[in-house]
Amino acid sequence: MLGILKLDKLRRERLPPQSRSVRPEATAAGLHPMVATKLWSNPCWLSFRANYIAHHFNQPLYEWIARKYKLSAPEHVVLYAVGLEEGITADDVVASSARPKNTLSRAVNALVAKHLLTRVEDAADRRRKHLYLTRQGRRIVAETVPALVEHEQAMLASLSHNECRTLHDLMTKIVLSQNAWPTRIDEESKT
Amino acid sequence: MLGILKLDKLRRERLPPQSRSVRPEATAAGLHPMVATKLWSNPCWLSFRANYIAHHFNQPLYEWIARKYKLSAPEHVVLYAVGLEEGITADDVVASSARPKNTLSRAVNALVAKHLLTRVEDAADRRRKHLYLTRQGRRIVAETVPALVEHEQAMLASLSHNECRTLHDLMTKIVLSQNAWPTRIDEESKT
DNA sequence: GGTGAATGGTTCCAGCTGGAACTCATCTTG
DNA sequence: CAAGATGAGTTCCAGCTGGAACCATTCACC
Repeated sequence: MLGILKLDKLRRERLPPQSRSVRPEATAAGLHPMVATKLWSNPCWLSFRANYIAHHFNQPLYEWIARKYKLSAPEHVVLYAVGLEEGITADDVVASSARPKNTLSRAVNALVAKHLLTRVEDAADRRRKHLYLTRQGRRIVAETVPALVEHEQAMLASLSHNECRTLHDLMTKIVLSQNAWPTRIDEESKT
Repeated sequence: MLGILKLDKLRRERLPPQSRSVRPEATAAGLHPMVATKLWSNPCWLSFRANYIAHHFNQPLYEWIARKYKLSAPEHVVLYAVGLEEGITADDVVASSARPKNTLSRAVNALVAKHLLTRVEDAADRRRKHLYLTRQGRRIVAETVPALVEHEQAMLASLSHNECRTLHDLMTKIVLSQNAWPTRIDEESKT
């Protein structure tokens, strides 16, 4: 329970958790009680929501990609990224995704072996290898992206167009403020 | 590139990707170009943002938890959940988190072995085991939660209080609409 | 223009992960 | 109240993951 947390302090911060009582929306939506708790009695409201939304997007997607295209999650990450911008390097994928570079290195190699990607050494810097889709790779991207968009739109169905724009802009603002975040949690809670 | 996507169709949907040109905010923030691409030339704007924010919250957190408390990520998930609501069962954690039940089962066992959690069999239904923090478990929760809150607040620092409330409410709305989402991607893109 | 730091990418390997199958308990239904 | 269905939790194991060390190349700078 929240007794252990200093609620008085939390209350002064951006958006403190509210009362424990379960909201009408919750029971109406047939929500699991623990999800309700994590929504409304959770001092980390943002991270729960971000993780929850991300997970419920990723989970069906990766299951589908694995079943239909025999691609692992990191393989799909790379393919999607190259689909967005051909000629990027593995490092670009690392910087913009949630996977460590060795995992993505393996994924690139697997995609090259499957003839979905080609790798072209940079003339000026022979360490870098630019990635391009093959015809087959392009076909898979063209086939999968609409399904992903559709899935995402389904998750957004309860929001109006204006609400979407607002949400989009606020989340963008957070991502853009990234270099102001601490990249490591140390003993900052020693106040 | 986006040539493969039907942009005309996307344009009619909630919040289409905009022009490829890199925005002033981007270069100002020292943003990695690929992150800019995924922000502004990506038909899946929500999932990218949710994943990105979730990852940049989780990554430092789990590194810290592992380093300082020798707890794995799933172990922390369970501990945090029981900290929010004592007496829940493993199933409650499964429903509200992004991990499969065998992983969480192992985590519960590990926490019991470390004397951070106790397990009490439900009298009415002997399949269910209620979870409670031990004194040590409670100490770790009390110690870690403020650091997590602080980390999350740092990620929110660029937003005003009102913007936080708006973001909070919009993300809540998405989570609440969950039972309307498809839980599986099939051949829905066969239109 | 040589030497040390930094960078892109790969390899190693111990350990974790997660789908599937299993156990035991409870509910449902005739 | 027996039999099948469902549900909570566990176990099995093949395969993936990711931290760390590594290699090759390029950059910094004196």
